Amino acid sequence: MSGSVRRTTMPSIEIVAKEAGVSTATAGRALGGYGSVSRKSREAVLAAAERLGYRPNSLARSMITGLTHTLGVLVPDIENPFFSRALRGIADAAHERGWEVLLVNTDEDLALERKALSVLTERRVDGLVVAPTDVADRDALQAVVDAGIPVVLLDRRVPGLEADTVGIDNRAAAKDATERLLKLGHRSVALLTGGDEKLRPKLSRPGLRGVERLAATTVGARAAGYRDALVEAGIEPRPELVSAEGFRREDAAAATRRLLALPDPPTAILALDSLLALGVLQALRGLGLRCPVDVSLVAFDDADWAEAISPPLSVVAQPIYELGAEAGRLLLDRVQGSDKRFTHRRLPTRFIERESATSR
DNA sequence: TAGAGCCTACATGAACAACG
DNA sequence: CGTTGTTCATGTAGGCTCTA
Repeated sequence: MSGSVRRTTMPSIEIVAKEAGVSTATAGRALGGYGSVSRKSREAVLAAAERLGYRPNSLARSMITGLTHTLGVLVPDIENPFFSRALRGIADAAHERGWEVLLVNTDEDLALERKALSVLTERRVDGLVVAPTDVADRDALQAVVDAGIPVVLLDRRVPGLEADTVGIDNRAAAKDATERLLKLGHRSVALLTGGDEKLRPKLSRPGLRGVERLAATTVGARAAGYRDALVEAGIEPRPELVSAEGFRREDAAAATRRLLALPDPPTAILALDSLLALGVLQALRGLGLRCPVDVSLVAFDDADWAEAISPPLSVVAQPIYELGAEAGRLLLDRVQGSDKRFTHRRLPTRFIERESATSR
């Protein structure tokens, strides 16, 4: 005896075949719907499977097909409404085509992201949707791609990586939002970015090269669009009006207080996500200032509450669900053998004018 | 007796051969 | 030609055998 023990009492194809009086191959064909099987055999197999409560063993199936029918999804923070909505799109696209989704949070932590990549690779996911933590860190993602696992980048781009990407035209969207504030008569517009302290000096550097380099990241691209609008309007960008003090709401509140304490404070603020916008509103209330009478505010992302607050928030709305769904579909195309050229899919944004920005 | 290396179970799908 | 059966490969863990 081998000493090996059956791990479950679940009937295998072999048992079903025996019960139906056919070979395992015929049972496999009947259950799997491939090859040719006589009606009589198929009915006998299906009846036997029904009687025995047969369920296919996906572990064994993966062993031979090399597919786990699982997609890995790596996002910085599932509590961020952007990513939870996008995940919904990814999962729906996956389910539609018979795939499951395995989710890992990276907490914007490069070490966690690398760990997650190796875990998901060991789990033999068929493909990965990734919102990478650091777009400059290509190695770990490239290793996954080199191992033959297709990757689709969501929201962020990693220069040089062989992967499809899905996102919006961040630069154009930020430029449009800034232009709207300028058109309302604002000359002193602040940009609340959340991240990357390196932004400020780059924005103030003359010439385009600094900005072009910036545009690789989401935040950088939006900052570049903000700058484009100012420059086209003949306004000199003021580095002290660009905040890069962190992504949390308290960070945004602190940044707002700093901005409004400047000798020549901004009359309008562009916040790069909805959480930052909350921080702005919190700070304004603390300072006894009103929006939009004292300070106009426009934010990226049409959060659930954006329309419900007073004043309702004017926003740059991203098609977040559709971004996720498109990422999922692109990835499954790759998993199922598409070798088309890598695409950078840009979905359109929509400016929703409400009441948080007025003329001055 | 330790360690290396070979063998087998596991469930399924596919290549191939054979049958009527 | 449609249908069926045989055999093998798949990746890994754990057990067995052989060797030093």
